[in-house]
Amino acid sequence: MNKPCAHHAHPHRLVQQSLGELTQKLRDQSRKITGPRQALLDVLRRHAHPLTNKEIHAALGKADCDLATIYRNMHTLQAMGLVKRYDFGDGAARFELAEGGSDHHHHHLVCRGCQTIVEIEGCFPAELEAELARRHGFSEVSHRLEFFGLCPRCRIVPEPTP
Amino acid sequence: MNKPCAHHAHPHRLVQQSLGELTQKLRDQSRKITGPRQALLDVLRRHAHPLTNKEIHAALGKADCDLATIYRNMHTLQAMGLVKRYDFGDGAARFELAEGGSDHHHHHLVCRGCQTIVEIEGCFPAELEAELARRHGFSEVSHRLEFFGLCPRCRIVPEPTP
DNA sequence: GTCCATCTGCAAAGCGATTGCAGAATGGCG
DNA sequence: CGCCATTCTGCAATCGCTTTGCAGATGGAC
Repeated sequence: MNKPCAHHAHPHRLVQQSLGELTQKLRDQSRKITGPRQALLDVLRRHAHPLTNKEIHAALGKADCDLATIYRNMHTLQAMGLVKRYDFGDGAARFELAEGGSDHHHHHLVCRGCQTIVEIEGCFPAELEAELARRHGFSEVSHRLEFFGLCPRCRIVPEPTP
Repeated sequence: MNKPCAHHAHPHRLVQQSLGELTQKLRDQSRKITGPRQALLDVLRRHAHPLTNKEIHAALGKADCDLATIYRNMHTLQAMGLVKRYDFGDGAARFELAEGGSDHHHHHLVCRGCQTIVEIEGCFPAELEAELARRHGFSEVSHRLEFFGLCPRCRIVPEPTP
């Protein structure tokens, strides 16, 4: 929840998300390339798993900016398709860089104990969206899927028998 | 979001969730069968889809009780396994009667426009939990799956060509 | 009926998120 | 390069959902 995230260890994972692509998308919508904006995306680029706004704020370090600015920018960047928003049910939204657009669709396996996040490749219910749309008359059907569990380190240690 | 829910039309759907079962479970944990408690479960019994605490509060009518009491009871009843909690990502938790326990596992298809909720029978990712547990060493794996879309009534009407 | 644990109402507060506003920064244009 | 409209930021106030502390009420076992 508010423990320091232990998954910062995949640095420079998204080098291909070039600054060029970013500035291009920003320019296309007459948005400005500001210091905070770059710093936020930089933080996301250095982390392999979704972060809360508070975690992003903490990770900014020297490039510190107001929390409200982070909220506003995350909203904007999400609307632009540059970041993806996840909700793990603990009341705080989490954000992750959207790699290359909507093609890298994935979900997460979250430990109920320590919040460790494992990325799940592949999306199983995707093929069901069409059927649901047809059966219920819905359009633009999407879904949200997250798994929860106890990771090996958080498994409860059995009491020694006396 | 805060529109009056239009799905109150499945009355007495859960007659089998007898008062007996309820009182039994409550007694087992030395909890008390109070007026508010019965009224809350009564409201849930009369509605076919998950309700927010505010909606429950509004539906109480004559049996009105404090919002805090509803929050506390929903927490308790959920811990006892009598109600199920859902999160559709709009910031408000929703609650539904748990019919007979954990056997009636299902998900929802939620309209992005009017919040109409369609219950989806069957659970597709269930079979994947075991594999995820094996592959990543997790135990007690569960998941959360919700679909979103636009229901027929909320589809955007195309502009007439001038 | 008595007594203790549990529960309720009320009010305050916590927390994530949003917003209004004045001043600062950006980027297009001449 | 410098001007200007637009966008952005920081700050503070605010919102909505949820939780909590406390005193008094209620339920249920005896």
